[in-house]
Amino acid sequence: MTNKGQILRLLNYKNLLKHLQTLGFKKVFSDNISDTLEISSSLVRKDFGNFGITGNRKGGYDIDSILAKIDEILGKDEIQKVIVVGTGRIGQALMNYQGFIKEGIQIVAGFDNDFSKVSEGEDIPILHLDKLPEFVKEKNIKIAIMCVPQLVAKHTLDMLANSGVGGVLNFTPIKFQSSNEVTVNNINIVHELENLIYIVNKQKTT
Amino acid sequence: MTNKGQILRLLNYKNLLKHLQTLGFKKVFSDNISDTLEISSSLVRKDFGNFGITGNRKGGYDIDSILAKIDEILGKDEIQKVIVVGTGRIGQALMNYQGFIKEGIQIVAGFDNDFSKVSEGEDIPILHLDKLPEFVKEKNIKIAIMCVPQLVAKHTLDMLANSGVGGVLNFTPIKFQSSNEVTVNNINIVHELENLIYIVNKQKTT
DNA sequence: ATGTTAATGTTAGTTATTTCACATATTTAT
DNA sequence: ATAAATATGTGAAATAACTAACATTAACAT
Ligand SMILES: NC(=O)c1ccc[n+]([C@@H]2O[C@H](COP(=O)([O-])OP(=O)(O)OC[C@H]3O[C@@H](n4cnc5c(N)ncnc54)[C@H](O)[C@@H]3O)[C@@H](O)[C@H]2O)c1
Ligand SMILES: NC(=O)c1ccc[n+]([C@@H]2O[C@H](COP(=O)([O-])OP(=O)(O)OC[C@H]3O[C@@H](n4cnc5c(N)ncnc54)[C@H](O)[C@@H]3O)[C@@H](O)[C@H]2O)c1
Repeated sequence: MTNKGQILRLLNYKNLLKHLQTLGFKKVFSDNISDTLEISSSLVRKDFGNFGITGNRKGGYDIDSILAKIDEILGKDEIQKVIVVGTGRIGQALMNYQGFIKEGIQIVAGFDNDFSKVSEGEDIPILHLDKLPEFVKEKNIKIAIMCVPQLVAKHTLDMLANSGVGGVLNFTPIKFQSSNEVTVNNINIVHELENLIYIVNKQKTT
Repeated sequence: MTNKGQILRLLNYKNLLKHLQTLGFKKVFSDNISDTLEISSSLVRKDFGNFGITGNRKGGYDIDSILAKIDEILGKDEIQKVIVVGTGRIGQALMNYQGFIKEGIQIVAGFDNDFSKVSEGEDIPILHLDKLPEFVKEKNIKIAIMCVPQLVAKHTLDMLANSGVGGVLNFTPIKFQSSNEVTVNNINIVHELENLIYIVNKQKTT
């Protein structure tokens, strides 16, 4: 019933609705949403139906209650604690990104094997890798963002899984499969670019 | 015939095959590939068929020729010049990333509206935003990576499109639709994380 | 030479995802 | 009250994506 891209779609609904909310709108129709997101209005209604979001046969949907419901579905009642493993260029960019906290995601620490990167006193401390397993267990961390060099990616993933992390957002170019212990979502920026380049070049020749 | 995720799958094949190549393998069977990527072997064969990659009824596929063919499909004969717009945390991480060039992607310049970020002398210069349109036209830039604050994202995208850029990889949280002039691929890291969190939390309760 | 085996290439079938279409409910107008 | 209008909610239909199955072909063994 609930399918692969549906949560990502729900997040898009959320963004749009929050925007409409700031513009002062109180209610919304399925085809307002579908128009801007370029999907069909029936898909919007079906998604809403699947998640128990309900509207009024004429008056459309109440924005406040959709948003409340989406947050409920996503489990936004508690702040999600996340760690960053590998505090190089991209790891640090993510650690310092201000966009997470307003979505209820808190980066609580970074980890690196390079002692020169360690700085325990900071707002968001960078700790040595050795302290990771204990930290994860003690603070009950479930989610990690992995930004280590690809050579150590497999080893790092195993370590995270063994420490009790249940989900890893993987920025290394190696595509990992999810296992029973750990769900891996891969972001391959190079591939995204190559894909884009392909589309653009293709259009040129058509 | 050619469907949405197919190019991304082709890139995954490429990565795997290059790996096998370094291990000394000369040929490969469709189910070697399908096993590690957790898809069916018939999908591999179908993809190959669609792209004119052909094997031998017994001996499988020749790795070198698949790789050559994939590069041909992707148009890897010439280096792709790419610019980065918005050279903040994530923009600079991308600008300095060493992983692009070996895939034939060259970051040729960054652009920012903050004069204190401008540094024209560097290996990869950071130029002021004002110079972007001219630069894009002169150097025939087709692809841009957009890492500006979300407030200026729409304006920046319009400017890129007007300057002649045909494809934008968008890191801002605003989801843009592609138009006739410009193809936009959106990477929303927050959404990827939220999606992962949802999956992990869901599993816990099941 | 002939049979056996092992892989591709391709068609048919299955599953997943999205859209269509319309009955149903609710508001608004008369 | 009744009718008209309008948007939801939902089963059926369509489309897209993937997999199973197998006929075909090439290599190898006997
Ligand atoms: N920078 C980018 O724009 C970019 C883009 C796409 C993918 N990536 C991928 O992200 C990863 C990180 O890239 P980067 O550019 O930030 O590299 P980087 O070299 O700047 O950072 C890597 C960090 O990992 C640390 N590290 C090394 N071994 C470690 C270990 N065993 N455990 C923990 N930390 C360890 C290093 O000390 C360093 O701080 C790479 O796999 C890269 O391919 C980066
Ligand atoms: N940092 C991350 O980890 C991260 C993660 C996900 C998404 N993003 C998104 O990426 C974008 C950039 O994030 P960041 O953390 O690098 O922010 P940042 O503030 O570090 O960098 C933004 C840069 O854009 C420049 N800029 C401002 N206006 C500009 C304009 N009109 N034209 C060109 N440049 C301009 C600024 O001078 C600055 O250098 C944001 O939209 C953010 O939401 C960032």
